[in-house]
Amino acid sequence: MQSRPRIPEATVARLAVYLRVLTGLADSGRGTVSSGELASAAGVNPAGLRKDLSHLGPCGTRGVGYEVSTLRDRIAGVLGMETAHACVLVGIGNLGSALAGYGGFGNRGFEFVGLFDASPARVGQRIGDLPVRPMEELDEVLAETRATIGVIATPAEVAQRVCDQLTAAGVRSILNFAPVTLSAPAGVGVRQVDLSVELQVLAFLDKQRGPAPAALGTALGTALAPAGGMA
Amino acid sequence: MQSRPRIPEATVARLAVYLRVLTGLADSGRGTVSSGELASAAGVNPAGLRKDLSHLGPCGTRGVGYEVSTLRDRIAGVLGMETAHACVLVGIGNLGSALAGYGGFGNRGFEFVGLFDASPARVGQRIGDLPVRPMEELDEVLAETRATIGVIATPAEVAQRVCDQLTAAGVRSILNFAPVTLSAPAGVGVRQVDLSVELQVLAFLDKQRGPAPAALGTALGTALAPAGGMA
DNA sequence: GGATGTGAACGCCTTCACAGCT
DNA sequence: AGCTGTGAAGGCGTTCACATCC
Repeated sequence: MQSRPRIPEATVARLAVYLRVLTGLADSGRGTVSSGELASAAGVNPAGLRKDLSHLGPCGTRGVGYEVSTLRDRIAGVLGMETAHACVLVGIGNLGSALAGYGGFGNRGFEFVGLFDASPARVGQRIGDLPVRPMEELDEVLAETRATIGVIATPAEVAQRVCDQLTAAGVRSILNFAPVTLSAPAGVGVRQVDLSVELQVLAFLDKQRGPAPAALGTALGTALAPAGGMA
Repeated sequence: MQSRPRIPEATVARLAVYLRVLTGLADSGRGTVSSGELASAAGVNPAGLRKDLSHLGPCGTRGVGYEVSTLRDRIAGVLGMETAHACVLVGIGNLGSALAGYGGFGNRGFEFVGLFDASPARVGQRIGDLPVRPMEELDEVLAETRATIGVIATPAEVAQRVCDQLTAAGVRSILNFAPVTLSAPAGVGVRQVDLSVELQVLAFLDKQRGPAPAALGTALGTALAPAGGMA
């Protein structure tokens, strides 16, 4: 059972969350956890958590719970974290800089091995210990480092072109922050994070939840930026 | 039944994507689109798209397609975009700065009315036309502006405290970028964007897809999911 | 006694196929 | 003829309840 009967994608996403919680628990010196406690910390249903973990084969002790460090290692192994993943990041604007400087990746086995930008003004800057390189060097770096993951943080207009370039050079997984739907060859995984979509879903759910407590919207009145215009 | 029998959350997220595509189409002067074309641009199944739109009541013309600007307005209305949403942003580090400067929000009816950070070094800086304010002014600004959405881009350690403060001041929707699971009172919507989780899901799917080829040549002979692909 | 692991029921969402309008 | 709108079928994931084991 624990070979590869395929783990549901929704479960994989939650496993990553459990891993984060377990890491924190382990750092606190905690020895064991129950499904109830772990589920509460991860914000999910206890039965669902056990179901998720069942995809990894038995990994708890009945009547006791889960051993924190063992479970952590087990999940880390399933998620493929024992080997580091080399990533390249294209588009070093505000968001790209944030991603490049975000410490949360390194802790989880992801390492940026190349930062790229089309703007000469940004090329040559250093972020952390990496220089920003021109787009012309992308193929070369990909060939050298065998990076398998590409992160796109460019303006929407060039995202598809960057995607094409990445996939042509052998990148098999892409995380896209540009607000466009990318088309990639079969066999290439694409994941989209669209910040505006998140906000719109949030706003809709709020609207649906209740007819709003009091009259608002009047407070805004004047200031509504016409169209920001960051490319 | 176009009243409000509740629209599935998955549909809402896709509506936001359709809206983005339609806006682009309208700017190109396009008059009408078929479900097939729109679905292709949004990366979804045509039948699914029509099903999504059916939640809004009839909004196309049989034999012809959808009128671009009409459909855009219809979706915008359902998503609650006719009234602007005031947001506050807490945590003006790299990511927070990126969010504050991101033009994609203003275009979609979201406006930041306050930026906050606990670090004195950041307070007083300006991003766009807003100053970074100290945390002490959060309650005051929330009371004045009646902002309903809070965005958290702080370190994980303080995210829950910020969440408590936001909800106590009446914020009903929270978008959280900190890698922690927030607990909020019932009636408050929380959406989580965890960049590390996204990367881990991506890496897992890649690992599951194939044992990784040696170089960039794709293994033609080996198992590729048959997946009858007529669309 | 207590908590895990899991089969089964339930509900949601996607997909298909076709009826219906233009 | 073309494309939308939708009932029905199918697949997937979540939830529940309980058998199982420490």
